[in-house]
Amino acid sequence: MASVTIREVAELAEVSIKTVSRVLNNERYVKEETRKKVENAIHKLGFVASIPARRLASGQSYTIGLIFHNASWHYIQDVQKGVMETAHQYGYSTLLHPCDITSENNAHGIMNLVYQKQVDGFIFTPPADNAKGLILELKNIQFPFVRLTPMDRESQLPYVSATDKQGAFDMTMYLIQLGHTRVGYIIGPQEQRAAHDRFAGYTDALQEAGIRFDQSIVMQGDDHFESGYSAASKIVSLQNRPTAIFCNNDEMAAGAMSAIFEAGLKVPEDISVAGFDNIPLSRQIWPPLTTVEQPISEIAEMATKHLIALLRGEEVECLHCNIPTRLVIRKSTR
Amino acid sequence: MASVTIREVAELAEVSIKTVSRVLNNERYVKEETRKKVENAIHKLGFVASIPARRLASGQSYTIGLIFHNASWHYIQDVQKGVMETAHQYGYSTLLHPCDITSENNAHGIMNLVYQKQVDGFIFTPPADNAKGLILELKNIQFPFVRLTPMDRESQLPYVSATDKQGAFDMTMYLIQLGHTRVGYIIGPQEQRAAHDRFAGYTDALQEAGIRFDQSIVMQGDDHFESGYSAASKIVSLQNRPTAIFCNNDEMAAGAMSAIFEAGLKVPEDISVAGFDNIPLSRQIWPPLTTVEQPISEIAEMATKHLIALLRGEEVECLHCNIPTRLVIRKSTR
DNA sequence: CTGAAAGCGCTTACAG
DNA sequence: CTGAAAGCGCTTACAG
Repeated sequence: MASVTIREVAELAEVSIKTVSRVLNNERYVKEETRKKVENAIHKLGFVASIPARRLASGQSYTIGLIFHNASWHYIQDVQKGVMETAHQYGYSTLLHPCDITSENNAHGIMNLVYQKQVDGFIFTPPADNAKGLILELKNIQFPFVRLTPMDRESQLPYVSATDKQGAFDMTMYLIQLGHTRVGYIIGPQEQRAAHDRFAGYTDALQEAGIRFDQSIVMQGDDHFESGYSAASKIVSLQNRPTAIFCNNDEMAAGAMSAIFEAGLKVPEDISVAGFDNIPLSRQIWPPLTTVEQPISEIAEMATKHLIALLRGEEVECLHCNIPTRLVIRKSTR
Repeated sequence: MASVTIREVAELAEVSIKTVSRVLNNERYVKEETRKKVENAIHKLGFVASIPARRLASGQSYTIGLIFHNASWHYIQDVQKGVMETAHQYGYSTLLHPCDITSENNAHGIMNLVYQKQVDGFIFTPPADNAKGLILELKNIQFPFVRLTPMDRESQLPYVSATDKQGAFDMTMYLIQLGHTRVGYIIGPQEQRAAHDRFAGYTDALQEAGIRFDQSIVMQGDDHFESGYSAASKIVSLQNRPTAIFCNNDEMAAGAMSAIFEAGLKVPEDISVAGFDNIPLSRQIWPPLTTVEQPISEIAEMATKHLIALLRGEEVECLHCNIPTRLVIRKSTR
């Protein structure tokens, strides 16, 4: 366990430790011959640099904190993948930090990561970015962060979103073109920006098609399966029920389908169902779900690149990015 | 950004930095009065200790590496939750390390985490533990690790498993008691210990019930939806098809159900389907899936506690733990 | 292109 | 119960 240090490498290579450090960090201004000597010594001794030492000496953690709400482990999966892969590619680690956004003192835990020097920057997923005070504090001390689909869109702060409104508009139009004139809707949680945007896309499409908005076939959900199930149960039992239901996300759409089946009806024969997100679940239920693809990994990747650029003090192309969505037509609609 | 250090706290409290360190680490032998003075100073200055400094000085990372196969982000979710929560509870961080077990040099990346002093111990999820050379190397240098459901069960090395064989036995018996005499089976990937154990539970149950094992209604799968789908497609088109299909995991069971529906048959009226794991998906398909609950979070929690005990040099109760499974009866069987 | 010195902010090992 | 010294293994800032 007594591991090799930079000092031993320097001795063997007959250079100073600073020169070894230069080679390790790929700095310029090292004579090719010297570099070779050092590399040989490193190889011979099986030297691997200590990350904690580097972190302490440099004052940087080379780590990105990914902040998300406890309750959204599912949504977080693709984000996690996108962030971790991109971060790794640029030599950064990722620190996952699930937290309870409903708790008053979650900001404390997050600020501690800063003061403990565990992270150099943050990525926030919704609705973890709703903590106003926290965001303000980070902004004040100029600590870098990028948010995913944040609620407020103050123009100074960077964020990455999907084209949620357009996506929902497209899907609603698709349903209308299929001949549906009564399209029900299950809304997502109010604290999420995307829920508002998607709903707006739905109402815009109705308007454009000249269809009157009908409040009675619109229900509030919370993005979980159960709420899709119960909302759809109510919609299905309506006197004049819709011929299609569009849900804020795939999980609620799956819940809606279960409710429809339980009521003895068929999808899509009796009612068409559409979702949003294109998570694996949407392919794993029967019939496979028509949905709007939200390229979560891509969003996460973009956000990570943006953050790393900030950390490196590089120029950033777009302060606010909107990644396009696209329709995925499967068998739950007709 | 010029943050407060232990030195400034010591000055304000009029003690040595060592005493501040004692208070920070909750060591005994600090006079109550001194402790108060230090705590006041900490509070007044808003001091937060630097983690990288602590790591370098102590030679410990207080971090657990969670090693899993790239391709199993889904399975990993509950493991991740269990490990992270338990680790956090004991003051440890978690470093996620997805890797490609099929790659020859994945061992290198993992050993680097050790040499870079990024982690104090590992938890391996299957099939990430199949790298024989790596396991041997870790064992040789006595680096602590705990494996989840490992393939080999060398008695020296700690692991945590579920009672996979018993669980599959119970489910098969349940199906037989329901009146099924022809129960098909979709096997899991050969590189997974659990796949072997579960299949053994199935054959044991058949034997105990005096039912002849029929190779023709047993198919090989790989735990993914698609393989469940294609295996079930074949089973369904058999002349003398079974009246029930038991799958190595829930995802394949969902795939099997889709294949059955596509063939114009009904679940459970024409064919009963059962899975294993009890992942969220099992409740989100219709009809909801009868399955065997594998308490993944609990397994992960147990493994983490075990590992931390090793790190602390504490006694460990059970070197090899087997967490019990239980039947979850829903509507996909009758 | 290379190096000597100082320091990052803690803990360890020892002494009292 | 408390402290002075040394050191963890690197990087920074500066000098040449």
